Amino acid sequence: MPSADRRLQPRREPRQVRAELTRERILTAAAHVFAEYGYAAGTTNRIAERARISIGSLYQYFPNKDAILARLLVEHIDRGTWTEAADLDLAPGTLRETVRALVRDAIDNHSEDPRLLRVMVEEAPLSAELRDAIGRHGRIRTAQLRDLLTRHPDVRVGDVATAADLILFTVEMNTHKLMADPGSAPVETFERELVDMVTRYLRGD
Amino acid sequence: MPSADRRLQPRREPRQVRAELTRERILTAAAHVFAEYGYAAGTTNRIAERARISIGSLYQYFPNKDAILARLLVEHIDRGTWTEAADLDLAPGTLRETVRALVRDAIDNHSEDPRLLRVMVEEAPLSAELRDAIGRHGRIRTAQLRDLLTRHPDVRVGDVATAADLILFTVEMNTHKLMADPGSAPVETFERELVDMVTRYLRGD
DNA sequence: CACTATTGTGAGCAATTATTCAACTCTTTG
DNA sequence: CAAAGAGTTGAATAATTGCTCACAATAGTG
Repeated sequence: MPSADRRLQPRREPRQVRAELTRERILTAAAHVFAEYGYAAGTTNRIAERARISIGSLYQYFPNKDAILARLLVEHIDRGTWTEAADLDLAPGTLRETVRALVRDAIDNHSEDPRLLRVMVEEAPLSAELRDAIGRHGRIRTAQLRDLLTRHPDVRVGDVATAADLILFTVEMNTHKLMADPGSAPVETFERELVDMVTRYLRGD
Repeated sequence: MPSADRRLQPRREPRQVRAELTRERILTAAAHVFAEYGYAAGTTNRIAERARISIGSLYQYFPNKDAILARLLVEHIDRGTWTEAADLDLAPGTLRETVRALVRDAIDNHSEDPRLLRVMVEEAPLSAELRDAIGRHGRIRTAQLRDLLTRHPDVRVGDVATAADLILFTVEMNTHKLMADPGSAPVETFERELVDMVTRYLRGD
């Protein structure tokens, strides 16, 4: 039952353009502030200040702090970013290219603002509702990949389900790290090695 | 220059046994509280309460909240946990076993209290000093592995340095996830697939 | 223009939290 | 055993923060 969490619903729906504008200013500011300070230190007053609106206005459109980050997360998911790893090739001899597409996709999706994504993934106070949405999304992705691994003729792994989980998580996390850590390998090298690792794993002995 | 951070030094050094005992009670309680509530919600009062000492005593031995988590982290590192991946085999045909040892080590080191480790890794406010210590430790580990990869006859990868980084991070992160997430694969399956992935990667085509 | 609905304001309340300190009890020592 | 030192206490303080509300400003409407 999708009984929308009251704690995350806005208290006022925008009717005029300037209201919608204010709402967007808040979200933009929040994205910057959360990315810069993290969730706990990203205070509502700081967000309002950065959005150049008063704290009161902020609470017109978001009932509480959690709802702001929740909204950012939902928009991120809805935007399709974080998924989009479909349209994958099944022809023999194309495994490496398929894997490369997967890795590229991850890199692209994270280049936007990795710090914000980190906050969303690791610090967000997830309501049951939100947790479900994310979980559902993840399950769709792994299901897609599991399907691909099952069908692809070049794939030879012990446990397909575990492999799908392992690969998605590994690609995601390593991409995170690549974005956050400047002192590591250049993107091309990183991509090549990661693709190698996954491809060789899938091909089996 | 190791100009020890004043903000992390205790204000009183224990001289009697009961004092040392109190200090330990604080750390034990803090470990539990941080693991259960996270860093922000793991308040000093809660720690004192759990340790069954007064809040004043807590501040006798730790100048501030940060210092408590910092101390826990240092002890964790000093304990050798988090490293210990040495003593690895160089004989041909032993690559899989070597990798398995690496993975087992990671699993063992994280089975203690994964939630606390998560807090330490992801929420700890790292002083410059602490950040250095961790960085140094990481560099030692990657150097060890890089050395191994270079010497081992069965290893065939493009960029050994990147490979070492990639492997350590991947093993670490996947182990984290395994501990945190109950709804995933059983340990044996997970271990087998992870070992497969790394081994096949290193063996090359 | 006048009236209403919508939007914006920001001082301040209430709750939480890290931290202090003066007074106390317990241990050691001469 | 008495004085000094070590250790403990917890109410009080100061700072921060999420959030409210009474009011002001702006936009839509006849």
